[in-house]
Amino acid sequence: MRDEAVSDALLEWYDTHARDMPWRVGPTARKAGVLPDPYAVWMSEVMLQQTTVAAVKEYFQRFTARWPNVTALAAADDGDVMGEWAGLGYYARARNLLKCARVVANDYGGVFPNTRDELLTLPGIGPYTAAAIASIAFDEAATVVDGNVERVMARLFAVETPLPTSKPELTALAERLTPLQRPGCHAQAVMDLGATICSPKSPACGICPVQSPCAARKKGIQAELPRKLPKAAKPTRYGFAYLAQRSDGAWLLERRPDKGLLGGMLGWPGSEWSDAPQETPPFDANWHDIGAEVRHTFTHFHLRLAVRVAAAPDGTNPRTGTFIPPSDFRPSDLPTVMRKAFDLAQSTLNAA
DNA sequence: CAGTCGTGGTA
DNA sequence: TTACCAAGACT
Repeated sequence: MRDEAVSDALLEWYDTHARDMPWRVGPTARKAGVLPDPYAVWMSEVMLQQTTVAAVKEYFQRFTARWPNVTALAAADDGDVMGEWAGLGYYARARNLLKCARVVANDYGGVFPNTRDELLTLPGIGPYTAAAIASIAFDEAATVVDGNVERVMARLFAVETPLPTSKPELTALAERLTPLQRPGCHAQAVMDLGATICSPKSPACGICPVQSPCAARKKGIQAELPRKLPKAAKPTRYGFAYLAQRSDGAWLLERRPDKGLLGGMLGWPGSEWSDAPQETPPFDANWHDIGAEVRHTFTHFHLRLAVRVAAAPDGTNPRTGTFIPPSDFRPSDLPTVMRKAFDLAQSTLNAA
């Protein structure tokens, strides 16, 4: 089957099966000439990096309601943006989101550049996101390559070379299929297909719009593709977290440095996370072991966090962190591992 | 350029 | 319970 026939089949399927998402302009409106707001496309694509549609929806709604355009976001307080992002993960995205908004506001007059190459120069916008914004919001025939596209191409053309070695080949195949007409709809069609029918584990080939030209299906190896090189096992690290509350209700918290794990986020003072961490409380006190530990898994290690609590005497001058009054503290501003520690301490104290 | 960087859902 | 995974970017 010709590439054009495959592209046509994908587009026809998209026109009747496109998933409804808050940031999308549906195929009917798109065919009538409507293009989506670049701000909404950018916001959604950054949030969707390594993140499911289900998880993104509410964050997208809250961000766009609170900051309706890139100029408003550029003027936002850093802590407010980090707090609003809390729980979504990969916090460098939030820092880069704000950086990017300020570049667009200050250097581009609040108007997003409309080419893939220019978008690629902005913070937090890499090859995938630049192509996604250019094709979806600006109708440029840029090729989007994400995990879905890689999987669909690997199967459609039976590429048996494992990732990431096969990435250039899969990219070339995806470029070959990208049409000049409605390239953004095509990109979303392939991603929708990968997210629903051409799924990682048990693809629903029986209802696939491109089942007949699929080379992997002909060979019966679709569920085995794309092959991937094995990944290293995750080590377990240990640490201590110190939760201190003053009699006025203020909690001792610290803003983590911008670089590294949970960068820019609020957290409890704590030890290093290692095989054998040292106890490093933020001030001397009778720290109470709550007798339960937080278990949390990051991308490349497991963490077991022992939680210590103490009442901070009035006038306590901690070695690290700042006391934040209850009126300014929302547990929802915390990244998940820190919120787990808070919840655990609360439930333990309530039970006592 | 291989390692770093979150989280919640799922089999 | 564990392992894998999801619309990647940055260093």
